Amino acid sequence: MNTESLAFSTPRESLGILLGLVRAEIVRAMEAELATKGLSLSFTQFLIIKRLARLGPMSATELARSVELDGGAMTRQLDQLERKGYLRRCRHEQDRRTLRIELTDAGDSLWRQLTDCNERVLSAAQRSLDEAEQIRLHDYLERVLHALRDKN
Amino acid sequence: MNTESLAFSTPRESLGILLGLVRAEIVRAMEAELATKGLSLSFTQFLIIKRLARLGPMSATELARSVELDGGAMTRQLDQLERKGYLRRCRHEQDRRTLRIELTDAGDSLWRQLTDCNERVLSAAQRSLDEAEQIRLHDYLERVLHALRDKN
DNA sequence: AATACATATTTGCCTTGACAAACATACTTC
DNA sequence: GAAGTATGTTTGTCAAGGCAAATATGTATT
Repeated sequence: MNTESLAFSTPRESLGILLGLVRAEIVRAMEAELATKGLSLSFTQFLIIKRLARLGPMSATELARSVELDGGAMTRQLDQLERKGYLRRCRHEQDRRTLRIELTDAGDSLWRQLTDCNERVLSAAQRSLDEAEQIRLHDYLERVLHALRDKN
Repeated sequence: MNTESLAFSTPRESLGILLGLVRAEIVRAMEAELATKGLSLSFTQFLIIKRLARLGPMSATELARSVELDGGAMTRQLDQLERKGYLRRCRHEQDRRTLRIELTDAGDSLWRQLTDCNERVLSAAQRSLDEAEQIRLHDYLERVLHALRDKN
């Protein structure tokens, strides 16, 4: 087996691009779904709401890390979402540096609207994979992520 | 099987986030690699050089599409890369609207330096997957991409 | 307790990329 | 071939995000 055919059988070279393309397509699809419901939320804002709905109140830093967003950018997103009335900044009891970001009632009911969009996009994305493949895809991505983070 | 355990066994809900995390990690790793070689190239610029090196001269629009970049953004990236001497804008013979972007000699030798970085990052990323799994990951991602694009 | 250091959030500054308008060049139709 | 339409590139404008400095608060050391 020569180098060419090896390169062909393991097209490792485009993983970075491919991930970008898939992600961009998901973002596009999600924002389109949101738009059809008359909601003007960015994908980032959708992720923030989702995180809070799924995992409950947490600090701005935890939130930022979990959606891979810079701390400064998070402050500004929180400004917007608070202004729209979807969440609240509370002070942490013990550590007064830290915020406790929590959804308001409006935020909760927003999330109930968003679950639909979420479901539809993810179904569309994964409809070409059977259940076992979906799980494997997720597993592979997790493993790649850990491999990159724990660079021994 | 209740809803909870189903949700747990098919964690479809975080595919968007997960893709973002993996991609961000690859970008970080690549820019770190570039930095260790004293090269100040963004990931986007790396992709542009790579595309040209792999596929040969093409128009700005083709290039933009292949790295999922807006046309306007591409113009400015080309400005920078041309200023650094890595590529040339030539006019297309038949269609004088169209550019033919080609690497200069400096661009070619830059790419020879970059292949190392590319290899190291992709190896790091995929070292936790065996050969068959790497191929499957690629295949799954392609299928997800097509499922999203051809929304019948 | 005073000093030094670490962490959480905010703000300012800058770069990048999306979108739209402008412009140049092709193509099509009458 | 003139008018209208489509395509490729450039430019202006704006919002989003990264980075660094500023500020506030907590923790550790002496």
